[in-house]
Amino acid sequence: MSHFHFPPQDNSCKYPDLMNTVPENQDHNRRRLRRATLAEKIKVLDWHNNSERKCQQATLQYFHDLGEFAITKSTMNRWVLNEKELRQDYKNLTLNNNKVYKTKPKFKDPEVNRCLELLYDQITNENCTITERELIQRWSNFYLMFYNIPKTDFNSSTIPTKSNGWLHHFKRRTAFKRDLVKRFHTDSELYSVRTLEDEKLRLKNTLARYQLSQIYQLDEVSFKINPTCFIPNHQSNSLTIPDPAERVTVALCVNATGSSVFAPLIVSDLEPSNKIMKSLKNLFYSKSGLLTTEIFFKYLKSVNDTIAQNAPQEKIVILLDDLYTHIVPQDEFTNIELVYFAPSLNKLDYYPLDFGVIRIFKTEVKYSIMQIFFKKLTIGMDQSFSKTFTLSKEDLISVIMDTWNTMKYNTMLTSTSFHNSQLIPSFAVLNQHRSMPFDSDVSFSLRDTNKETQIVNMLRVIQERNLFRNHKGLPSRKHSDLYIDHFLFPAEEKVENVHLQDSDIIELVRREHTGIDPDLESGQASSSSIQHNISQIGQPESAAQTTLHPTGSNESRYLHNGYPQDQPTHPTQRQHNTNIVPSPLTTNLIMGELDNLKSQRTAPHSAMLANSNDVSMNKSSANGETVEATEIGKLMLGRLKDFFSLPENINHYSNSAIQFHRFLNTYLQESNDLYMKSYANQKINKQSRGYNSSQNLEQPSKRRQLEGTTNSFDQFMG
DNA sequence: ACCGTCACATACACGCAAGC
DNA sequence: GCTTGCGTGTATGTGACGGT
Repeated sequence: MSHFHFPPQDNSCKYPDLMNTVPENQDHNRRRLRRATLAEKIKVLDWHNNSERKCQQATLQYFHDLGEFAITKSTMNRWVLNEKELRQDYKNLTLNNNKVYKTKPKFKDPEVNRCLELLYDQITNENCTITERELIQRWSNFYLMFYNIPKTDFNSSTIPTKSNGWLHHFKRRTAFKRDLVKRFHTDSELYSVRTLEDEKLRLKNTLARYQLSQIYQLDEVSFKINPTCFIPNHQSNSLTIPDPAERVTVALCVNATGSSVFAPLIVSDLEPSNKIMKSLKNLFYSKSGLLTTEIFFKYLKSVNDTIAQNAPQEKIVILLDDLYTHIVPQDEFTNIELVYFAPSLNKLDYYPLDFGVIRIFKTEVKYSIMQIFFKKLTIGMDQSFSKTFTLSKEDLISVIMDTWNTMKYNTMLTSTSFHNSQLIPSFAVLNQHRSMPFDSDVSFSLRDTNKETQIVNMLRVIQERNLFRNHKGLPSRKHSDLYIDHFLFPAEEKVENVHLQDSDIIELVRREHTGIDPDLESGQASSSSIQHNISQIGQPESAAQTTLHPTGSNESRYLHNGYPQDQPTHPTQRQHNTNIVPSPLTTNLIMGELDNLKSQRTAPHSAMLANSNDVSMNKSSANGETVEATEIGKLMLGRLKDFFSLPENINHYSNSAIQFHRFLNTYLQESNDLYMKSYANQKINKQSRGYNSSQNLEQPSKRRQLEGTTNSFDQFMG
């Protein structure tokens, strides 16, 4: 009966919120406020969770008094009860609808609709146009393709027709992004740049307003979990683009002094499975594995909010290339300005990060990856090749995080990269590092020849054992530079604008729609601590965490650098620990393995060196440590082999045998590292311009000392 | 060819009030 | 102070139509 309290004219007003001129305190003439958008509901929930009392009435009162949207006791209670679901929906908001989204849309053919969205997105990104008739035609095409309807059944009755009205709404739904991209493409200043000189001038003028520490560049790289040089592309899918499900994409964002850095954006199709992963606010999950505009926007927003929280006055500028996903609305950025490189120049070599940061980052990560592969090669005897040379995404992400956590203290690397790009006032850098003997050599970019040599050596070992399944990825190893370049920067790992074929769109949408949202558990923890966690992104970690690990042993590293130590079940650890289980097969393999190890030890590194004719190694020229390691290795192996040559011993002590086996593998790995280090150190002395990052990663005090004199700088640069 | 409006359909979410 | 059943309002997809 009470429903008739409202006079009919209330209902006739479709948008009561537009009539706010009516005073609200007149009860008899009260207008209903508009419904809350999903974003507003989330705002209420956040406020509620962060409030002292967590009293629904109090929260209700607060937002009721604001009078921005309708809210009642029962409504709000339902929001609280459905919090997980609401937050799940909130994650799926796009830039197009996040301002208006209220009710979950129910499309007739959601998948086909999504296909058309992707297509339309791409068309606007590529600055093309499409007529409405064509759009409707494409909808039908997608419909046929998605449901695998053969063209022979091509009668109009099987395909639902789409009307003009439908199209109008479709275009309105996608209007926000379209206008955004259009604005980018009509930026006359950006597109009028013709020469590199113009561009440098333009950027210098723009950047002049900022201090060095406020100038950032962001750029993406990716890593394939199964490098094609080891495993030929199986092409189980029909994608014409690099498969996003097989890679992890990383966006580095650093400033010109290297002083303040943000955790890199990491995207993959690996769903966060534990609390740690969920708490990392720079780690993003996308069902297709692709970096989306939304993810990129969220990342930048969190960077912005971090600055706004810690230093409200600080304004920074971020340099970006013309990757489609970089085009985001900027009106919400209070502390960030985005500046794009001129797309018309087609990526000439002048981006600061390309002068060393990217290369060294890739080198470090690939080095760790190779170590994992090596470990799997020696330990995982019963694994297939494709398994051996495929990383889990957890491992890869861990490696990326660890690498970053080490590299971010290398301010020298970053500042030098920026300096060499010549986009910033050079005197400022020279003032900071007065000892730098730089000339105007533009093409000079930094690299870690030490690590690169080690990688090449490891690749050679693999090549000699004929483990390369696919030689396409790597050129002749005689051209050492090409060799390493192809390994570090294979085409499949480039992050660039791609053109999706219709079949790609279908495939991606299929992937997006498989599985029915399994993520309805344990959203509680992350929700209540969102505010807290966001602040973690930009927090420079304390120097105490710079612990460097001399060995390549990865297990030890996971315990440091960003992962809380009270979390015993990191996926990586779990995997490595269960790697060796006592089984008859493993036990039987031990004898053979011991032989293997011994042959490598007694003829030290012959396998590693067989083809490195440029440097001849012998024991006397190696440093003492290496010789010692080799001798100890020989000694131990001899004893062990004797001991385990008796069958009853191996049966009786099978567990111990496995332990020994494991220990020896670690030992082998570490002495390999030692060896490679001494090998590379010798080599590096011959190089006129190398970059020895291992020295640079010393304690800060030592670095300062190095910077003090010109002589030590030469030594520092190799 | 493009753009906008309208009527209609529908499912979800709102507000009330009673119940816990 | 929080939850729930019920009747209905609201948001929004859809397609027809008409104007420019």
